[in-house]
Amino acid sequence: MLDPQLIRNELDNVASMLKKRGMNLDTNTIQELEDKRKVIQIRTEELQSLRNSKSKEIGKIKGQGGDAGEVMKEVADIKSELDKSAVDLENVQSLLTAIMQAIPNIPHESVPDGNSEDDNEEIRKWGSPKTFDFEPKDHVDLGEQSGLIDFEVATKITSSRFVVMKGDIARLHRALIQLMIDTHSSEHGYTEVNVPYLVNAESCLGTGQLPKFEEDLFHIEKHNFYLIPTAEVPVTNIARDEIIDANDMPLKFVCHSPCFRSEAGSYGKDTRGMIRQHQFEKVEMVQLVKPEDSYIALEELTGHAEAILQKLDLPYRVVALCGGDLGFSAAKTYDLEVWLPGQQKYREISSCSNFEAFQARRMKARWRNPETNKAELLHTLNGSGLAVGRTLIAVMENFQNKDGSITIPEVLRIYMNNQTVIK
RNA sequence: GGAGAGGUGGCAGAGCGGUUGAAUGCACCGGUCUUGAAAACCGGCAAGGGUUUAUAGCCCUUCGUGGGUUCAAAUCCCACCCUCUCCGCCA
Repeated sequence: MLDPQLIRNELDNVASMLKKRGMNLDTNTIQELEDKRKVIQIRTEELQSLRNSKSKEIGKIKGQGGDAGEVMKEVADIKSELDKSAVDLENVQSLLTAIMQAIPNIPHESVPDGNSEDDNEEIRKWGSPKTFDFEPKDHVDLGEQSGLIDFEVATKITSSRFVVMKGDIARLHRALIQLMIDTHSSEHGYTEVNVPYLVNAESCLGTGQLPKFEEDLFHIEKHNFYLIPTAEVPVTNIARDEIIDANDMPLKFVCHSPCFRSEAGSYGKDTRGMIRQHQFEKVEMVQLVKPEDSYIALEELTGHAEAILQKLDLPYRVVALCGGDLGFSAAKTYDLEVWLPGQQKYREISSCSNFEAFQARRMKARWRNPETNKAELLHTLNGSGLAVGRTLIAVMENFQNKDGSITIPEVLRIYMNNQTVIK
């Protein structure tokens, strides 16, 4: 959520900054509601104040053994007007909140202009697409050949967009998780956490999945819990309603978790293979930092994700998302795109974002600023480090051999009993 | 799932219908003392919102959450959530 004060005081300015996203803010409606709110709120609070002082008077009179009948009558009149005014206020305010919660974050000034992913700006490239002296297969064909990836049985067990991995592929998948967590915790200073995969509605509200994106989530109605679409939700919410000591900042967490996404609106997109699943695993990095540090932190965090790709010797590029492609809560996002020989394309494998105070405001995640000695909103960031399923695909496709076997990257071998190849 | 106890400011912990937004302690900030520090002493210190040029004043709201009773609720009633103890079940 944006700062309501900012929206109130600089409505036109906010609207023009949101244009970068291709969003047209309905400033007239907001201004109208806002004007209404002001009048009603002032009146309501006046009445409350009056009621309070009169009630105190009654207390005083009664304490002295007097007759408070007349004052009590006055209060009764105040009350009936107050009740009506309070209802009006609540109506206007709930309308305003609904609008405010649906307003996305303001893009950082460095975010490139543009409407779609075609307008994203390539920042840098690492490595170059591998050349093969044979026609490279995609991971589906490779998995089918070895029999170690089974989509059909997963469809039987649950439905489409699920997968069963077996044997060395399942193990390779697990090895990737180990590599990522170990690297981030021992080399990049993150604290490993293990968190709930079911969260309540407040947590989803905190990170911005609710109220706007309910249809993307799996919901357990009986308990009103949501399956996490990313570890970002439970991990970032560690700081919800907390005031973090300045000495403990920045807080850096790394977390492996399954992610559940209903992929509503993505039907027909990436239906082949493991690119887009209802359930996948991800290693997520989350940082809670002082506001002044958040853009340096974004660069670092992106570098931490890149380090994994470099260790795996996977060619990739970094793109800065343009305004139109930016996620709802993010002020700035770098996507890491890995080269997939099977598709002859760079595909997203990580997304690293600075949310500034957007999530923190919703979560009341604050820190004690020693300079002001006040609790102030902190900044939140997160990034995939990396999406495990997609990394598995990338390894399979980039390290495939002519016979369909897969060479295991050096760094993973210690997690695989020094095995060198998967047949 | 059953029985009991409880949820109050950054933390601990009083208050159990009316000058209580909340005693007290700790933490924190400022000061005195000190070569400096500690100790001691003095003072300050909740959050959110509205109004406003204002981080000044004034006002409103908040004692788990939501409802109710009352002129008045942290205090009484109801529902829900959570925590703790005991019992049951269980990886």
